[in-house]
Amino acid sequence: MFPRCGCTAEPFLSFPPGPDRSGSGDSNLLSFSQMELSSSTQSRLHPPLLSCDHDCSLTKAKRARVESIIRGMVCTEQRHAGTPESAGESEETGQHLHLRRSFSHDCGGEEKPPLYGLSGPPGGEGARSDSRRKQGWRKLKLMSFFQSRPERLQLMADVFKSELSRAVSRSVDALFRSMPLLQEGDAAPQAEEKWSFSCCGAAEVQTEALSLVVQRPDLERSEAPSTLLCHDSSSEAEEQGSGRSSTVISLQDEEQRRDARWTSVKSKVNSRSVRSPHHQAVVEPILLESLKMESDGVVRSNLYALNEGLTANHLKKAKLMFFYTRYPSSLVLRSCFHDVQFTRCITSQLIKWFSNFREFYYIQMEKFARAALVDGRLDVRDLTVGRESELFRALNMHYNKANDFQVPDCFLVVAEVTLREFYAAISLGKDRDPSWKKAIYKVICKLDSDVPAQFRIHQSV
DNA sequence: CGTCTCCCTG
DNA sequence: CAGGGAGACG
Repeated sequence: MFPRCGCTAEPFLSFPPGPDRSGSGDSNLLSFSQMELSSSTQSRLHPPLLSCDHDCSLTKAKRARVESIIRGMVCTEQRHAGTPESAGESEETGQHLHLRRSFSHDCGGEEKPPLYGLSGPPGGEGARSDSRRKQGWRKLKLMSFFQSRPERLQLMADVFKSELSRAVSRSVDALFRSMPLLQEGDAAPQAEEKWSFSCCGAAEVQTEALSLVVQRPDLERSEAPSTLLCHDSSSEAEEQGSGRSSTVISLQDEEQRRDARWTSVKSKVNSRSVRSPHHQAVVEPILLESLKMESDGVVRSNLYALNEGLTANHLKKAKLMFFYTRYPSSLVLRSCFHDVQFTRCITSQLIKWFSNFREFYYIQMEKFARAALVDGRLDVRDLTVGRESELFRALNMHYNKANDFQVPDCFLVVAEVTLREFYAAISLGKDRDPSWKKAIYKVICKLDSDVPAQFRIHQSV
């Protein structure tokens, strides 16, 4: 059972920590630069790289060749996708990114063992290096195939993509099978997360559960600590300086790259047209890292995954968060949704969600305030918002449709304050001023509570 | 100029 | 809920 809100004892006027929200403009969001991790933090959180496999030096040159070919191909792809007349441009680039990601893991990653590549999970150590060599040559053939027949690229991209997702789901299955404690689990958090699993399809549950389960504990505090190995001498890496290798690109760099891609599509907020329908319908976990770590003689496999897009469950969670915070800061959003890759696109979408939530909220408030005025209620003290009130039912229906969440009392208090503010303003005729609601918004934005820890909990193994 | 919010629309 | 315009802000 999800615990009740603990904020009734504490007056709702307690302001959440963070930026000053009482300013006139009320730009509640922190700039991204404020959230950058320090490089020292990053290096602390980066897991140690593995030492070379025995065949590493032998295959290194080979892999370098493969990679240069791949990069050549990717450039070719980008030129194709970049032409204005190319139909379905955004979808293509998305798939190219996918391809590039899997390739860079499979072939480009130097010391890292390959991600479960196109031919499924690896067997033993020896078998793995052997199959890796074979994969390398298979890809060489594929590359030349692409270069001779670029028109088949799309087809092959589809094939690769489906292979990749099959491999992903196989490894996820294996992960679940290999961790019996996930089923037994910790009873309390599972129950707390009940609402987040109650209304979704099996596939979604699996990927969401994965993100809840497999993230390493130290990821919790860092939010974006994973590294992608990549041959890239971009200026971004150099800018970071402070002893960072130019071949190690942090997740933030990758984030910036995607952001650049996204902004180039010229969209203020997340646009459905930017992402393919496939992206919308299916949760695509991004495999950031797959490596074997040896500790106490036990070799264990670690697999990190983040969701690339927001899901129906994220929406549901956001709605429940609205009971606590109407104006969540970017930091709060990050702390509550760190199973998703935070790009500007994602951030904008979350912000837009809360904007929509507020819109509905204020519309209801105005509606009920006017209704109360028409009813002839003259004293604001007659205006209350209880759990049985019509107003509460309307709000609850919107933000907590399944009614499986205990709405905190602090929300009732805020709702009551809002209703009275609207009532007072309207009865004083302030609504003749086109911006009369702004004063109310300013009051309400100070009534945000802290989001309970349950929303930030990130189950990990 | 980019970002954010509000507002309107579908 | 998302898209997009208008306006405010730093």
